[in-house]
Amino acid sequence: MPEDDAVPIPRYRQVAEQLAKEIAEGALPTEARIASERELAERFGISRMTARAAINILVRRGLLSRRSGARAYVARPKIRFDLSSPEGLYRQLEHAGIKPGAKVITAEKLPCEALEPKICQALALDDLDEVFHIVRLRTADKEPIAVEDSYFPERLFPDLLDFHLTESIYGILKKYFGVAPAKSVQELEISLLDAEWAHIMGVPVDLPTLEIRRVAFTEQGVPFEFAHDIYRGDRILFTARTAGTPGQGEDAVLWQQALDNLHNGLA
Amino acid sequence: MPEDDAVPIPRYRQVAEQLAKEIAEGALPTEARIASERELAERFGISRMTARAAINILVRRGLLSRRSGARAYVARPKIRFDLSSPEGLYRQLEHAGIKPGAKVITAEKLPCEALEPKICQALALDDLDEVFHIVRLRTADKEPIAVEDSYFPERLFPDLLDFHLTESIYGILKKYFGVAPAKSVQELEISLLDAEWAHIMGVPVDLPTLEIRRVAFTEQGVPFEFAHDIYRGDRILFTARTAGTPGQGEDAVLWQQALDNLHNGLA
DNA sequence: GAGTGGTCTAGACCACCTT
DNA sequence: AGGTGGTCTAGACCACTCT
Repeated sequence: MPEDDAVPIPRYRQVAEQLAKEIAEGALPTEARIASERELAERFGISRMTARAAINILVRRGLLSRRSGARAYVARPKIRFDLSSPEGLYRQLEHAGIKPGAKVITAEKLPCEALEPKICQALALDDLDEVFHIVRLRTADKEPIAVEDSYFPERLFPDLLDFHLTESIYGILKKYFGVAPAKSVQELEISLLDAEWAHIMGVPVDLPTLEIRRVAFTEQGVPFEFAHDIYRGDRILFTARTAGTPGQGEDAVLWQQALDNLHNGLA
Repeated sequence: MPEDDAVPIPRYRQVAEQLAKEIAEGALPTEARIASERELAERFGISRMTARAAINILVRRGLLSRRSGARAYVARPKIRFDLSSPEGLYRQLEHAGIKPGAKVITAEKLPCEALEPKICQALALDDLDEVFHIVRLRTADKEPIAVEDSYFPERLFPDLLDFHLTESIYGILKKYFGVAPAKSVQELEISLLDAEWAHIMGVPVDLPTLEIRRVAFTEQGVPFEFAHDIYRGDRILFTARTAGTPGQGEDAVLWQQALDNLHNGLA
């Protein structure tokens, strides 16, 4: 008797695979609008709910993007972001020929008392110290890709809020205060984009994201940033190295070669 | 006129929030079975499809776990895994008092010709070289948490397949071949668990995962591993440091303190 | 065998985007 | 104004788990 382990593949998954195939083959080029849910339902002889389930898979997987009320379209390739580089997102996007943008959602000065105790502990501050709280929506070629919720000690960076916060904050810290990140400790969590942020970003709720909580230190070991970043997992491909000086020295070539070999190195 | 930005919250999301609240308050303790979809539908006066949507959110978020045919139950807290530690998953679980396990899915020796060219390029091998291909399902306290698809040059590790591959492979490389990871280059991608792996792991398809593709190098800069790992995002909380020697030297205390401050440091 | 989750239908109403 | 996605219903059948 032949082993019948063949699990029947559900229709919504078959349809998703078919659409993924059409995208891979170029029948549906980047940024092309796909058929509406009702059209897909008719084309494949399924109900709209089933067609919708197929699209949802591809949206969460990053192959399609959509906004409420408008048809889904084929997503652009994922953006690369090196987590271990001292260069921030802004400079990395610039170097990749992508136009970085930032919208300041919040920019305020707060006493430590008003904050979660852990934040000030992480920054080695007293209750009487003050911190700058900056929340920014980050974009790449106008597309929202991340939100950053950051805290900086006022003592280290007086008048920080007077600078142009739509550009690289790390650039400001380096240029005007002589501070650059030397070490950092971070927590990475796969989570779902919550309703509030989804609304602000104008993207579907529950999109898979990479959430990073970080404390960054200067060369002297002084903590200068507490950050809570949320990156869209459907739009970004992250890279990282452990040990070895980043992007300089003889390792630079090795690093780039190794990355090239990683990409799509496995099915 | 008052600004009416109040977006009506959908029922399935309200129900998810209610269940999340009951979990947070301890009304539903860890590993407790929750009500069935049909019971929830009746209790909240909604259809089963809507109740199901609520549960799906919590499953993808990692608050609930479930297997087909059985009721969902409250998930245990996420496991911590330090990506930048030279210690592998096995040792880290051990140190955390969690019982590590591994099931060997594949263990074979292949010529480079039979592989994706990028893999052998990454390992600096010729077409005639041979590599060990090892696929393992990793578990923590019997629960499947990851799959690892790894390639090791036969030349560096003769007879590697004769060892107990259900324990730490990095431990074997260190102990019997004197090889330890000094540097690595990796690509991190948020993706969805595909149907085949979901079936092997016995978990729902499309669970959000962290997919890591990595090349690891010895102290001398020799690539000795090409890996493609998939970690369940709903069960693991990742940590990482940039720069600084991991877990030893004066940084060790700083590292641990910083981590403590990160956890739940922000809502 | 009863219960449960996984899939699927053929409708419906609403908010929003596009025109 | 018409099209589109977002939500929701009240059923249904199947494969699987549980006991």
